[in-house]
Amino acid sequence: MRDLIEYRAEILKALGQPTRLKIIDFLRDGERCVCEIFPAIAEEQSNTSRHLNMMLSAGVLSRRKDGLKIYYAIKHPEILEVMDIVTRIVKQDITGRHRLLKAA
Amino acid sequence: MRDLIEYRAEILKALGQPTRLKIIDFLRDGERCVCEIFPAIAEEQSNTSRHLNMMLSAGVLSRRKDGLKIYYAIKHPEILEVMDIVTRIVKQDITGRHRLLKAA
DNA sequence: AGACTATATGAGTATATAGTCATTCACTTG
DNA sequence: CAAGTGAATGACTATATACTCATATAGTCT
Repeated sequence: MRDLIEYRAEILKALGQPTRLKIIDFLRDGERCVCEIFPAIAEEQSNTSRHLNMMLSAGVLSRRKDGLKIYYAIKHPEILEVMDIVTRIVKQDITGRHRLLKAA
Repeated sequence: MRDLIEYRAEILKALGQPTRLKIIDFLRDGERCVCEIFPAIAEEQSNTSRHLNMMLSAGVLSRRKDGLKIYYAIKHPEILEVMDIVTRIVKQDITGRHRLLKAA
C-alpha cells in the first residue's frame, strides 16, 4: 500500500507540467505520432520525446509503433476526466479571484 | 487562456508529490491544524508547513486561523474526486501489471 | 547497401524541489 | 510583560527537472 501513494504521485506529477499538459490536450481526440505532436505544441522534438517517455512510464500514455512512426495516446479515459475536473476547479477559482479583485 | 494551462499544471503538480498526497489523504475527513497534520504524516513541522503553503497558493487547500492554531482544509471537493479517479487508474494498472508478470 | 525519415538518447546547463536545522514570528495566557 | 505554544521562514544541501544541441538508433525505400 506504500507504493499506492508513490504511484498516484507519479501520475499526478506527470500531468502537472505545462508542456505535458499541452501534449495531453493535443491527444484528447486520439493517438498522434511524435511528428505531429511536437510541432503542435511548439517544442523541440527531443524535449517532446522525453516528456512522452516520462508520461509513458508514469502510466499516463500508451505507445504504438507503425513503421517509422510512433503513436502515443492517452492510456486511460479517466485521465481526461481528471483534466476536466481540474479545469472546472481553475475556472471556479478564477471567477472567485475576480470577485475579490472587484471587492478590493 | 495561456494561464489556464499554467494554473492547471500548478494544481496537478501540487497533488503530485508523496508527502503532499499524504496530507491530502489525511485531510479527507475535514480540516486539521498543522499540529495534527505533521505527526500524522510523520514529517518535520517545517517541511509540512512548506508543503501546506505550497498547496495553499496552488489553490488546493484553504486556511483558517483560530488562535494559535492554523487549520488547513481541502478547498474544493473536486480534489477528492480527482484523487479517487487516480486511485482507480492505479489499481487498474497494477492488476494489469500482475497479469503481465504472470504471463512472463 | 545507401540515403532518408522518425524517434530516442548522451551530455551539459540552469533552475526548481524536498528536506533539515535553527531561528523568528504570532498569538495566548499567567 | 514574560513565558510558552504553534506555525512560518532563512540558510543550506542534495537531488531532480526541463531544456538544448548534437548524435545515435530504428525503420523504410530505391
